[in-house]
Amino acid sequence: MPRIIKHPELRREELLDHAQALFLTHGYDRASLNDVIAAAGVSKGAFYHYFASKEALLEALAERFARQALAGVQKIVDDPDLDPLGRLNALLATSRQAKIETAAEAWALFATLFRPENLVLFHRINLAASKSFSPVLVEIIRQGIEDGTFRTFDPEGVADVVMQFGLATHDVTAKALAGGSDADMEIAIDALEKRVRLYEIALDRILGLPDGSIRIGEPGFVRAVMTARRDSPAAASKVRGM
Amino acid sequence: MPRIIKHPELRREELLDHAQALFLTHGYDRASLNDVIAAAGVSKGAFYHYFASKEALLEALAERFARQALAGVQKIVDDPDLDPLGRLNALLATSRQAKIETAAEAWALFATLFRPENLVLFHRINLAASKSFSPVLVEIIRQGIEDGTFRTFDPEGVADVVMQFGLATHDVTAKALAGGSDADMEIAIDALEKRVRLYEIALDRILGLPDGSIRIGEPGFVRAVMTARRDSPAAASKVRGM
DNA sequence: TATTATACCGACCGGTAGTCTATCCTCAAG
DNA sequence: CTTGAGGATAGACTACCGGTCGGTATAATA
Repeated sequence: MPRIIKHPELRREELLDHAQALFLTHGYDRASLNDVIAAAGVSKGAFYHYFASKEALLEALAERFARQALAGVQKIVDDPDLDPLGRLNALLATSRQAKIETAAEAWALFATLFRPENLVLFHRINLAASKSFSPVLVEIIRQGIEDGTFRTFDPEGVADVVMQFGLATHDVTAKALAGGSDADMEIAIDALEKRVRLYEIALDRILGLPDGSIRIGEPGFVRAVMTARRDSPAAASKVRGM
Repeated sequence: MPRIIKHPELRREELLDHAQALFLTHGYDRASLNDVIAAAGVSKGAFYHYFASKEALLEALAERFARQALAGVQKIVDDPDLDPLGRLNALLATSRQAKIETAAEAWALFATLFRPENLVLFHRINLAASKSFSPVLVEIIRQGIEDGTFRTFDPEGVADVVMQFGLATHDVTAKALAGGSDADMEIAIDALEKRVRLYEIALDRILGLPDGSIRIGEPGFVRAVMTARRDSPAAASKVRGM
């Protein structure tokens, strides 16, 4: 019985990887700790050496997600060529920045997260993400208010609303992706496109901008994301990079 | 060992009551089935005679909540003296309609629901409620679009946004209520009041109304609700009537 | 009164998250 | 090169969980 000892950090990361895969496919509740350690080829003792509990594992997973998501966003925030509106748009339309395939995978991830048995997982990630995401948004909005681009008060409130819309867009997209037939898909695409336009206008008006200023995605991007996903359904297994 | 047989309906209702109390205080996951049946003074066999599973119990609980909430709303919808804007306002400001104490209890309920361990419970209730709530909202908005009050498209989308804002208001209030010291409370009240004003303006603009049309609550209602709650902290235990 | 359906009981089951003690491995101090 | 301290790992074990099941008492029906 050889006892392989890897670099501890790697072990921890490996545990997270396998947990992520299992939680995303079967849900946090239904994937047992035994499943996780079996998949990772690790004993109970080893697991509890790295994590205090199953909950703690989930927490760590959420943190990792949030860290990765924030890293992708930071580039936009640091870009000196962008004005506040440009920054906000870039932030909302990350699917435009990234290659469509990558975006599709992110959507697919969200689709699995939104499955009801992943509620807990989704909520944790959401919480962790918004904790690091929100200050960035607030800062951008504050800048915009200062230089007169945005005409509103309460930057935190607006940031909240922006986040809500962002999540709601994910939500409705994910549900469409999760749902079944091609015919349904067509209807869902139309509805979603319409919904996104509404969110754009809503944000325009909340921020005191002329209609058409906020662009979550160019017309047709919903269809592009959707079909890209259908053509490569591997997605969920390799979302690691997000 | 006397075997007391009550009216079956009552037994079921009693089970729901005790489950509600336990779920709200300890959370769905942490309150075990044994706890519930012990509290209700009922055997396992009896429980499984009334409910197929613990999940089913939760489902039933969510349904009961939704039914009660909708009943309160129906009066507003059926009021022939109200125009679409009036109806929407009445809907958003149910805390104005009801007595403050009752409202405070409702808030307190939400406060407990938003506790992370009640995620599942909250989600179910939310789902059940919005399933019956959403069509009502859509209908009101459609009426408003038709008679020219609201200038927007995609009633379903707007309804969605309204629901989001409604829930977000609950959310932020609940968090404030849940949080601790009196000093914190003062800050929270100010922040919340500001947030509510923002939501009002946001809805005004989304619906193409002049600023000030939507009234979630008159100035100071946040403080009223908050203090009313602090003065009678029984709340969570007798939310039954909601 | 006999029969059937409903309401109820509680021992039991497989599986769960988490604990504990013992053992192994690494690496720094001597 | 030896040693020993502490980090890392193993896996049997525990308490408890949701759910099942065979059986019993009560109510409804005939």
